[in-house]
Formats: sequence, C-alpha cells, structure tokens
Amino acid sequence: MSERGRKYQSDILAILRRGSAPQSAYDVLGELRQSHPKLAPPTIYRALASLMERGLVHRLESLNAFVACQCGEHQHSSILSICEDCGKVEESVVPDLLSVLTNCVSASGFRPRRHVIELHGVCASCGDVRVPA
Amino acid sequence: MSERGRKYQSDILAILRRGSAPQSAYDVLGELRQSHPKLAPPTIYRALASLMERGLVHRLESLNAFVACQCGEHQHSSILSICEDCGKVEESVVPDLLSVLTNCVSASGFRPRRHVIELHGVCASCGDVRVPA
DNA sequence: TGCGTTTTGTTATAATATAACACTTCCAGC
DNA sequence: GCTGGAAGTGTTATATTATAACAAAACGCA
Repeated sequence: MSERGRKYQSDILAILRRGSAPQSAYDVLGELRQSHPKLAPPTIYRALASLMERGLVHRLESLNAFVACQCGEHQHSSILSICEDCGKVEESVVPDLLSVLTNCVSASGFRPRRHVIELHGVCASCGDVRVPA
Repeated sequence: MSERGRKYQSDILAILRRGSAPQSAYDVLGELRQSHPKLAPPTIYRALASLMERGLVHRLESLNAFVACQCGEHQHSSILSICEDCGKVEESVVPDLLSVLTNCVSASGFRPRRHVIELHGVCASCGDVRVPA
C-alpha cells in the first residue's frame, strides 16, 4: 500500500469527522485552504485515496462525496444509509453481507471483489417528524 | 412522471443496448452526434433521466455510466455486477433484496426508499481464463 | 386564435477528477 | 558525507461529468 497523501490525512479525517454529512473533495479542499491556501485538488484526492485504502474513509458513489468510517473496525462489509432529508449517513456493519450478495449472483459465475451498497431514504429522526401521508 | 427527453429516448436505448459495457453520457452523446451534430449535453441527460424513471436504463453510480436494463421486468430490485476485466455488466434480480437490506439497517430506524447495489469483480468468462494465483 | 404548459434547443458554466511533469525528500549503500 | 534511485509532493493544465438559465418551439385546449 502506498503512502501517498499522508501529509494531510489527519487534517482531512478531522474535517470529515466534524461534519455530520458527507463532504465532497472540494468541500474538504475549501476547508483546508483556510490554513493552506495553495493546496490543489490532486493533494486532496491522493490523501483521500490513501484514507480509503486504509478503510478510514468511505466514498459515497451515489453522491460523489466522502465520510469518515464510523466503526472502530475497518476493512469490513458495510451498508451506507443516506438520509435524503438531513443528509446524514449511517454505517451498518453486516459481517456476512458480501457472502449473501455473492450467493445472489453466483448463478452467473461472477466473483465479487468489492461492493457498493448505498441506501437512500429517511433516517429515524427525520421520519419521526414527518407528517403521515 | 415527466416526458422530457422523449425525442431521443429510443435512439439512446438502442445505443446502450448495442454496447456490451456501460457507456457514459458523453459516449452516447458522441454517437448521437454522428446523426445529429448539434446535440448538447442537457438533451442526453434529460432523455437518460426519463429512461431511468421508466426503469429502462440503470445508472452505474460507481462508474458514472449507464446501461440498458437487461430484464423484461422493470422497476425491480437488482444487483449490478461489473466485471473489472471486460467491463460487462450483469443484472441479477433479487425480489426480496430490499427487504433483506431493510432488515439489516432496521435497528437504526432508517427507512430506505431507493438502493444502489453494485459489485465489482470478475465475470465467469474472464475468471475462466485467469491464471490461478 | 390566443394563452398557458410542456418540451426542446442553446449557451454558458459548475462540479468532479486526473494527467503530466518538475521538484523535493528520504534513505540505502558506498 | 555523498550519491543515486524510489517515493512523495507541488503545480499547472485539462479532462470528464453534470446542470443552470433562459430562449424558442410545439402542443393542447378554451
């Protein structure tokens, strides 16, 4: 595993942890530029790539955004649930999830190596305050 | 459901069906420009949005690309399996998948409305020709 | 026909991501 | 200490993906 981007990894992780909702690479860049005005996009993307390799950050493919991993254990199978109201993301660890999905597609002989599972919906606190239909 | 973009929907669907791998909106635009040189991006995105609403096209969030739906039945729960070798996408329909995932996250009270499930791996035909590790 | 609504066309630009290469840093081996 | 290669960083430029904004045309219907 390479170590590219390590210089700003802790700063970026702190920024992602501070925000309750996912942030885009350019959101992070904007924040970091307050202290390091000359930072350019590749620096951010390199650091995010390393953080993702290490399992400390997840990329939300359906939002083009990033969140800090919320569990102590990294390198796990997880579901990312995105609230369409408040934007917050919850991470659910499901140890055998990948094997369940593998079974679903095993008929075709496909062998998964990485998975993307993102749910869009309404989180508990936003659902509570909603007027019933 | 709006009807925006209907003018080019059948052409776009034909282009997506012709290609075995997912195509970006700009790939589609490039092909359509051969016959309609003045087409602009919003036209493509409008048509793709309508096709997706109708379940005829799926968006691959992790590739920023689009494929034609491969099943007769639309508006279903499916898994999109993307081969990292040949680029082809297989669609697996799993009727109760959404309820399984809902159970996985139900502890938190999250209520899903839409899901994104994409597997990256190696398809059967590419796996066959691989040298074992 | 005239009017509102919807769709389409067009221009411009926003937002996301990476290629390419110069420069620096680090460290192993001499 | 020097030196040379590998790894990391900085910088510029540009590629790729997507949408805002508004003008023009088509459509439906009183």
